Amino acid sequence: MSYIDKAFAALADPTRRRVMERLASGPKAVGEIAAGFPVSRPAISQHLKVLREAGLVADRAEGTRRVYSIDPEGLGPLRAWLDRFWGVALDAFQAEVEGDREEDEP
Amino acid sequence: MSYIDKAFAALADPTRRRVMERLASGPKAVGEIAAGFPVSRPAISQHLKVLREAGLVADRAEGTRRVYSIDPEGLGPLRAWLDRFWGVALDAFQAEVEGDREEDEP
DNA sequence: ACTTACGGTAAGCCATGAGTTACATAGATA
DNA sequence: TATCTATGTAACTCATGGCTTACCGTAAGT
Repeated sequence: MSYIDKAFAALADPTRRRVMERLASGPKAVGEIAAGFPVSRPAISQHLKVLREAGLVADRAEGTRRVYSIDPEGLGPLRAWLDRFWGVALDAFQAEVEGDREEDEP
Repeated sequence: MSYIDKAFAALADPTRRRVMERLASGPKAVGEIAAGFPVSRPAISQHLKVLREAGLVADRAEGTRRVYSIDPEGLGPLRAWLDRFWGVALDAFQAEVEGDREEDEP
């Protein structure tokens, strides 16, 4: 399973995306993250594990607490994958808007 | 279920991402897309339905064939969501690097 | 009109995954 | 040491989703 696979699978879950958004305002411990979520703390722990293995967050020990933060490196491949389409899709869109000419592509 | 939800859920499946990549080279009919995939044609039909409802592809009738193409508009929200983190995450990363500089000993 | 090509839909099977509770482990504190 | 706090893990349940086969509708060709 590639990094792209893991990253997309990780972000497919709405709760995990909310965790990411919560971490966007700065590193936080598990308890802080779990507070305000409608699910249990163990559930958040499991979500954080998925995000970590996808390279989207990093964690460090701080006493008995575990502080998680967004890992900028993990977002790169995602953006790259999307950007691969960006150009192509816009080109196709542009070509379509300008009117269908002969498809002279070799 | 928001567009972001649908878009991420749609792209979470590897087969659907491969469909997107295949469409990146230009619009194609269902049969053309299904050819070369290890799954059945109905499966591809179902995947295309998910992608369409997520706004990631558009379809038009062409005789008895149904031609699908990438919908550039659908990719926007995804990129926007990722970009929301881009700045914040890089800032956090920067701050962390500068803050840890004195206590970090390789 | 009959037939063929193309593709969407229904029903069922099975694997995966998100959630729960209960328990285990490590560091801080009295 | 005893214990409290903070978090990870195990075992289980239940819903979801991807795949298959079978079938149906529609457009084109004869």
